Amino acid sequence: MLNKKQIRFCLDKMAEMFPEAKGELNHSNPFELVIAVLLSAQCTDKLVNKVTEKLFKKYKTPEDYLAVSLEELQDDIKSIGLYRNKAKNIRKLCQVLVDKYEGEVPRTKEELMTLAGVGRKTANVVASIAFNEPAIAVDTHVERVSKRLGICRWKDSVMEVEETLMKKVPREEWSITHHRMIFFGRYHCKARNPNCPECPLLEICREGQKRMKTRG
DNA sequence: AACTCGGGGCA
DNA sequence: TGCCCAGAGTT
Repeated sequence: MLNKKQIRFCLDKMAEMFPEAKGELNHSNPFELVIAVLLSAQCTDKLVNKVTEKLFKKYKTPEDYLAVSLEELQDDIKSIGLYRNKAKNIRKLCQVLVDKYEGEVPRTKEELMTLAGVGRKTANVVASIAFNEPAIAVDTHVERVSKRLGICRWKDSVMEVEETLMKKVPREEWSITHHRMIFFGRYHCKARNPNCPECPLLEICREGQKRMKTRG
């Protein structure tokens, strides 16, 4: 397993490779972040950005989403996959925000996970990035990168990956860790065809060295 | 743990 | 054309 210093090295290199990965702070408020991350499930970030750009001009508050019909909301996000379920979840979620939280987004991941369409990953993103709560979001990219590099074990569950990262990454870096590893995983350490030969982390990457060796 | 939802992007 | 994608919910 990599130690704290090696993990710090990895995160610094990722930041150099993708300087645009400064956290999802382009969303001006927690509410928009919840909607954006909910919509992003099984979609690429570019497509989501294209939709939210228009969406957030029309809808500012939970009440705004509840003021239109389900069909109208579905139509507004129609270019995104799974749009029917996502539109329904947004309405349910907004109704709960209005009824239980006075129109505000709750801070803790436990409360966030009770919202429709918000699972463990989305809850952790919102909690850590919007509220700086103690959490690190682990999605498929973060999980794969963590396992390849040797930050955690191959057989670890998502929760175990989370725990390991929180144990070995300095607290002040938790909110940014997710986004750094996302970019690195999405554009460099890809699921299918990772670019090991040009990887600045090759010297300490368990999986990378294995792949370079078997390639010949 | 396996399955389903789903339109757009990309090879 | 076919395959994959910043997951969540159900069984």
